[in-house]
Amino acid sequence: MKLKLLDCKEIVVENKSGKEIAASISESLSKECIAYKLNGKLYDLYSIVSEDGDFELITKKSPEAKNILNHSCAHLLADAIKSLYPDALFAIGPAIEDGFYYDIDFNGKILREEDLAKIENKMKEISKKNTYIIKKVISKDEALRQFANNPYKVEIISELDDQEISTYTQGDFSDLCIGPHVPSTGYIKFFKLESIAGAYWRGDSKNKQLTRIYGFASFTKEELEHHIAVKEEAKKRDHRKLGKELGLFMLSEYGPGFPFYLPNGLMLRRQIENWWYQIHDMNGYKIIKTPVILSKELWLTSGHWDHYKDNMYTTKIDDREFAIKPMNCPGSILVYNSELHSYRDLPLRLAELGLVHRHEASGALNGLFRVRCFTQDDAHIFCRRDQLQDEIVKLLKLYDEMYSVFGLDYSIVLSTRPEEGYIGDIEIWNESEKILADACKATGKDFKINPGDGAFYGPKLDFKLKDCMGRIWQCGTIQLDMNLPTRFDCTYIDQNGNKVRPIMLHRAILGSFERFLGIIIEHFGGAFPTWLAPVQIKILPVNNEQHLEKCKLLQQDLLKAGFRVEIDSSEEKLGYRLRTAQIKKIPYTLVIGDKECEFNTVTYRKFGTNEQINVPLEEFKTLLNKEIEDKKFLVDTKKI
RNA sequence: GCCUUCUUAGCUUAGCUGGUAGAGCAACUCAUUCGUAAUGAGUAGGUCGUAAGUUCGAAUCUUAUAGAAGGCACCA
Repeated sequence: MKLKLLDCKEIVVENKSGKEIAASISESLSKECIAYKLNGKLYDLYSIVSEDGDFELITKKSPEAKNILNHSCAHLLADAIKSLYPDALFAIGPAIEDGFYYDIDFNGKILREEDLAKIENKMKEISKKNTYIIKKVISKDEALRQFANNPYKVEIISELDDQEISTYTQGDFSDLCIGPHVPSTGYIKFFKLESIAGAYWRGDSKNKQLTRIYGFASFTKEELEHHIAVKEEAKKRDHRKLGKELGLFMLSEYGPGFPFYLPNGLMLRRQIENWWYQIHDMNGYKIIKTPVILSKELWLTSGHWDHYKDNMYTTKIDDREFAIKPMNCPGSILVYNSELHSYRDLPLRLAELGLVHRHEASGALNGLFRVRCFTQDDAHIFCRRDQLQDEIVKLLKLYDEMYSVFGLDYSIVLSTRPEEGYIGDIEIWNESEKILADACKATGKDFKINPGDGAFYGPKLDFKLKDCMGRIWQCGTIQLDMNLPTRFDCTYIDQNGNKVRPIMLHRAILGSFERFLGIIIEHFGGAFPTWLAPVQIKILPVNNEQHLEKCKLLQQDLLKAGFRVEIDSSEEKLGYRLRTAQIKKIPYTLVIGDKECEFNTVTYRKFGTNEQINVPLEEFKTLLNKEIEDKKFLVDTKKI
């Protein structure tokens, strides 16, 4: 066999495994290897190289290595469970982005978190034995026979082609698997079983619910410890915890999914709203507000009554049926249709901070990330066909501008036409999808494609942000709508005096204030930039008797200058009051004593630093104004 | 909605196999007036999410119910 190595050297081998090739290069390299890649496909280290091509050894440091290890660890888990719970039936156990899981049917036996330690110990035992993990290619019939008592595997096997079926065996344990795996169980040394959850077989809620065990494996002890530490750290910046500690919002059992804004949280939200209105004024949007309750007929016309009724709250007024809006679009369309439009008026951008209510499943609720009432930063753009491309490019730039103010990373997903149940012509779909893709390319934005995941009424771009646990939440969206303009007979008058149907775009940038606030609370770990901080300045008199009066004057002065200022005049030592201000993550703490009173200066300490800086009052105001104007970050968000 | 777990003072939490609850922080009082991450002493505060049951006796066991957490499904 002729193999081309990564460094472009060519070698010729005869009947050699990856391990032997690695050993022929160097002994230490062969110890580091766990698999190899040939022409882009991964193979077990001990399998014989069977064709010419590009050859690459996968070491513990290769990007592919983590996945292989975690997948092998899933097998190790199954092996341990097989010996502890012989009746358990294994469904699927893949590696995932951050670890692995295995879905198991325990046949009515309930597994508890405390059982995980026992399983982990068994896994360690098997790991110590360092048994080989051996692949065997078998026929479909053979596989069906071997796994006959496991309906899950049988279902999987019956969907596979004859050539692609193989098993992996370690000791007494065999599992259906395509591989590859690490060569032996001894490679899996550092791992942790993390949690137990329910999960439906094949992800379908009609199917039986299996027990899912999540875990994480790594090649080094350090990496495993780091992984655990990161999770611990993430818990500290959970927005639900910070929301309570910083007095931002609350949830009550009297209104599950209906958040209450506390003074600090509403102050934070107001800052973002003000900024949002400014940006939209500057970008040619017309801002409106539409009613929260609208009649059933409207929702019948829009189609929401048929498609979305189960998620809508309804009410009666004078015996007439009404619904609380789950979306702002119909209201916005009524505004559009309330007057005649010329082609010269387009694009018409109607924006609204719209309060919507949706009945979300109780199990879906999650802090501010998933709620039953929220305010979308919505806009509906009515434009001509020839304006669409330009409009979307404009939008992408606006999204980027707004996210970058917070230093947020985001990813874009393009969802395309569903297989069935869609409306509109295929050509229009194709063209719209191309326009969305081209707009991303034109602005230099990477995007993934999610085929068939578009709404029935049009393709869309979704903007996804991550929370502190690495979970991904959709925030922004740009959706083309080929449905509503028709249903509501929206038109404009073109150059020739004809009525023409406009193109309608739905868009939300932050998505909802609730979810977005949740994201930035975690992103900043509660240490908000000065422009957002609910309280920007805390004034501490050194001595209440001598300095409190001066502090009150100073507070008045700063309040008049537009800053958000509080005084801590409690009878506590300065150190204690300073600590309190730091815990509340207040950007600036001013200490006012004799020196400051005499010379009209302030001594400030910025959050996250322990420097004391003394400046004239006016200079402090200038500095702060500049920081607010620039929307500067208080501290490096990664470090919190 | 489904699976598992959890629910003790404002907050964080102890309470093993059932014998009517312990603490830290916060609050309040008093003393201390002390210039950059916790001054000291004391007071008050809970019947253990809610409802029913088992028991001589339940925070602790059973059932129902509400809410929450981690997932799954859902997010048109």
